[in-house]
Amino acid sequence: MSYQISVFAEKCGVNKETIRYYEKKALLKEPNRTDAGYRIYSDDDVKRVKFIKRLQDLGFSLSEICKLLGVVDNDNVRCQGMYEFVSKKEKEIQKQIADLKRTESMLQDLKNRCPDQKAINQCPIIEWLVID
Amino acid sequence: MSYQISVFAEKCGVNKETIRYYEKKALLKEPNRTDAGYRIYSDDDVKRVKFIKRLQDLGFSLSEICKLLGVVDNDNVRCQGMYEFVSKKEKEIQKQIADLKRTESMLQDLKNRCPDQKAINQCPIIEWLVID
DNA sequence: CTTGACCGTGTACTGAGGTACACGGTTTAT
DNA sequence: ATAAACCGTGTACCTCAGTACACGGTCAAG
Repeated sequence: MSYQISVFAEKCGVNKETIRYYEKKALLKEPNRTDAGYRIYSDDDVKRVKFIKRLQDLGFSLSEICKLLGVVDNDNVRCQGMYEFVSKKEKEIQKQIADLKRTESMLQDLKNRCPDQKAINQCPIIEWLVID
Repeated sequence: MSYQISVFAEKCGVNKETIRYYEKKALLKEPNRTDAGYRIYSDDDVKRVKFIKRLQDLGFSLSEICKLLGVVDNDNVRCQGMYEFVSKKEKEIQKQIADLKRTESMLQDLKNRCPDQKAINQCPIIEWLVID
């Protein structure tokens, strides 16, 4: 029910330095301490770190997550805020996909220009890339 | 036909510090100098920088571009090398697209869970993210 | 009572792709 | 002749998300 930093970090699936880093970045609140100054964590703290990790996997940066946690912690905002947060990120992801697709088709186009084994100094890919 | 670094950088559309950076990273060869030690560049050098920038836009890192330029400069390799380089990057881009699509559908899924304006402490998105 | 495994703080380092100074020499226009 | 506008080198700094040390205190086992 109550853990020191090493066990806690392991339960969260992260390095213990990462825990301290999150604390410094205000993603985790200052934990209670033992008399010797050792940090103590609870199962709720585990949930919080896992929450952070999930959002990271979904493409949110730590500073975005920090803002979001501010909303969640204040508890005085409607679900709407969360919904908008997710929608905004969804749009960003869609833009990234569109950009990558454009890149992909340019690369395909380059490949099509180079069907055989010409000498490198006549390589049509290079010629195309060099044109202003 | 022959430029000092400021004009050259402007013609290339980059910062002049970037030019010096590329030189240090061996993407640009050491340029000729004036008696006072000022770097002098030609239109061919402009082409080279634009070549680099194109490849960057296509998702190549500077170290990949550096390798590629080694091939191009040596001039003793067949076009095949270039073709493989492009193919490899194409696969990487395709993987990135697939990853982003997965993320996108997770975000969509989250949005679907939160159709109305519940209080934040009951927000189904947050509840879902917190579950282990 | 000492050894090893913890914990604390603070600082430096990673990599990618640059940007920004500081300090000093050169060139050009007035 | 002097000030503005260049150029040179070298070093430090930036973001992001951590990781790695170094140095020292604490705690439990043998």
